[in-house]
Amino acid sequence: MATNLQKATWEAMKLIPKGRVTTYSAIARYLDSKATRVVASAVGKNPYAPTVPCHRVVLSSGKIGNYSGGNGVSTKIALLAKEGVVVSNGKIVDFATRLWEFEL
DNA sequence: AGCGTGACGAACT
DNA sequence: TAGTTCGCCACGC
Repeated sequence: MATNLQKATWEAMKLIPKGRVTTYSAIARYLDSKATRVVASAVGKNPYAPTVPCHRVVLSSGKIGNYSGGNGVSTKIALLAKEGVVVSNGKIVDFATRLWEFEL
């Protein structure tokens, strides 16, 4: 069963345009919540795997973070690379430019 | 009902 | 600058 916060998390992620990334804290802020962990947990569960581009969610520090699927982080990096987001040493290149902020 | 844990973040030391 | 601690919401024991 999904809670409102989780559903909202998935809805928010679907708003992320291709070639852009966002952070867990950005989503939490968009949901008007401080529970970044719930967001991370929701993304990790991700029942809407192909519908929700969970690989576009990274850490606020610009790092990739984690990933549950394929070969883990490697797969996440590959998916991002296919969308034009370059990742070097587990970190987003030009993170500030690639970062997407939700419109309130 | 309480405790520990989780694809995290920000503050503190 | 790096490592540690607390906070947050949800879930399982």
